[in-house]
Parts: sequence; C-alpha cells; structure tokens
Amino acid sequence: MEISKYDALKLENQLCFPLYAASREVVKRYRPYLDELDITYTQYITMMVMWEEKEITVKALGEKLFLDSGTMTPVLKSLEAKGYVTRKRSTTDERSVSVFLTDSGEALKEKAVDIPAKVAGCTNLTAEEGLQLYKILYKILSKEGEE
Amino acid sequence: MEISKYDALKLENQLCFPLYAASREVVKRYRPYLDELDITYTQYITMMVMWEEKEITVKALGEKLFLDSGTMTPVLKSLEAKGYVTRKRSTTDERSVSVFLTDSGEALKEKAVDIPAKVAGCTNLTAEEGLQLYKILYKILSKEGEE
DNA sequence: CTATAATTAATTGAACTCAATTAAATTGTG
DNA sequence: CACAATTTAATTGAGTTCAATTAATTATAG
Repeated sequence: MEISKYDALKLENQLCFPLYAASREVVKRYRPYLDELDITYTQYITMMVMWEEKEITVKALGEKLFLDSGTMTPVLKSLEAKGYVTRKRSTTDERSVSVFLTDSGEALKEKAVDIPAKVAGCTNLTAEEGLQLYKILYKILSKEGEE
Repeated sequence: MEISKYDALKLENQLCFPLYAASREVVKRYRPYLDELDITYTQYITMMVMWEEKEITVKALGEKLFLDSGTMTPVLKSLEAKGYVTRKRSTTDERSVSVFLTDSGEALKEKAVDIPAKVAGCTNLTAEEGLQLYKILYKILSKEGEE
C-alpha cells in the first residue's frame, strides 16, 4: 500500500462525501410516503415545526431547519397554496412574517403520523448506532451554527 | 414529560433531519476553498473520482457518487467546458460515454491538495467520532444501494 | 434471425439550495 | 431628533437533484 500526498483527496478518505450521499439516499426513502401526502421532504420538515409551534416567524423557522429565506419563502408559499399554513406580516414588527398552522395543516398530521415508523428510523442501524449518529450529527450542527 | 402518539413527528426525534442539515452545513464549509478553484462541491467530488480513475464511464461515475445521469450530465458538461475532462462515446458500446481526465484536470489536483486539511476533516469531531460516523454512514449507504 | 427486453445517456420539468442583492422597517448612536 | 447600521423577507440567478421520459444501442428469448 503506497502512501501519497494525494491520499487525502481520495473519495474513500472523505467524511463529507458519505454524509452528503447518505443524506440524499435517506431523504429518498421518504418520497413514496410523502408522495401520498403530495408534499416534498422540505415541506414535510417544515410541517413538523408547524405541528409543534402552531405559529412561528420565518426567521425562527429557518433557524430551526438551517435554511434561509431564499429556500423558506417558496416552500411556505407552496404550503400556503395547499392550504396547510397562512402567512401574515407582523403588526408589531413589520419586517417579520409569521406563519400559522391551519386546521387543514393540523389534519395533515394525522395522515403523516405513520411515516416515521414506515421509514423505520430511516435506516438499517441498530439502536446504539442510531444514537451515536444522532449525537455526532448534532455535534456537527452545534459547531456549524456557532460561527 | 407527556407522551403522545405524535412524538415520532417531532423534529428533535428525527435522525434523517440532522443528517440532511449536517450534510448541507458541511458542504457549505468547502465553498470558500472551492470558490478559489471555481468549482462546486459536486464538481469537486466528481474530480476526486477522475483524479483516481483517469478514465471512467458516466454510469460508473454515477454509481460511485450515488448520482444519476440527470445530475451527472450537466456537471460533466460544466467540467468539460472548464477543460478538466473530455467526454467520448465508447466505440465498443455506443450506449456508454467515457469521461477522461485532461492535463488541465490533472493540474487542478495540485491546487486542491490542501483542501481536505483546510476543511479539517469537515468537522469538530474527535478521531473516534469521525471513525464512528464514517462506519455508520457507509452502513447506511450499503443498505440503500442493495435494493 | 427477429422481436422483445434491458441498458445507457440525455433531456425535461419541478423543486430545492444558496449567495448576493434589494427594499422596507427597526434599532442604535451621536 | 437624524442618520447610519442592522434586521427581516423577498427576489434573482446559477447550480443541483431527482423522477419520468426519450432515443439509441445491445442483449436475450423464442
């Protein structure tokens, strides 16, 4: 086995690449179930926040999802067109826009409730591996956010 | 702490979401360095394969990167426009297209060689965490591929 | 050998992602 | 107060991602 200064450029020595590839593969797993609800993965995680918060600003939503307004605005417009949320500019601070869960959006929760079990935690991992992964990913996210 | 049948729909209970978010955050880390080379992350990992293989079919390249021709074709056209690869339809099997590394593409390797160190393994993880993550991600990828 | 099936890239269209910019509103400071 | 700096969403444009389709070629079955 020869050693080269280029070893660090080999695909098999990357940590970012399998992260990127696994993310896409796992998101793909959701598609058949999300298709039944006629929403995308990004819309799904947005609805997850809405199911918990009922009302939230675009900024706070974006911070939770690590997405900026360039992504959130079209996603929220799409969810609004489907009737699951409404958007209203705040009266106290007219720079900010609040998003509200509608009754229809609340009802969608019932249709989504089985999705996590169906996707089976996304993976073929053991409980321990799942927990390890969870902790490591949030460690990465905490670091990334802090700069 | 109350328990609800909707707990599985909470963002904090997802494994897929932090995977998706961490992937995007880490890819973002590469941008300042890749900007200097005027390539994107997808083009970068494509070049990683090219630096190793020198010549490879579009199909094999897509399998290594978990990307289909719908993604690979425009990426390869872009890399060809920059002069780093050429594409030629195979004479033995005219369905397949081979991609070749150019001298200019080989030279780009020299400019990229410091990127992995600069991104510092992508993260703030310990060596052990990095190894754990690596193994778990490839376990996910092996599972996804086999169906 | 011929018809059918499978393979390979490319194309198309919808949606996402992000950097950069813009516009409006608010906050901070002199 | 006035005005500069900051904050918040929205917009724009380039690039990615993927499902579905198409066209050309090759493999296979009868």
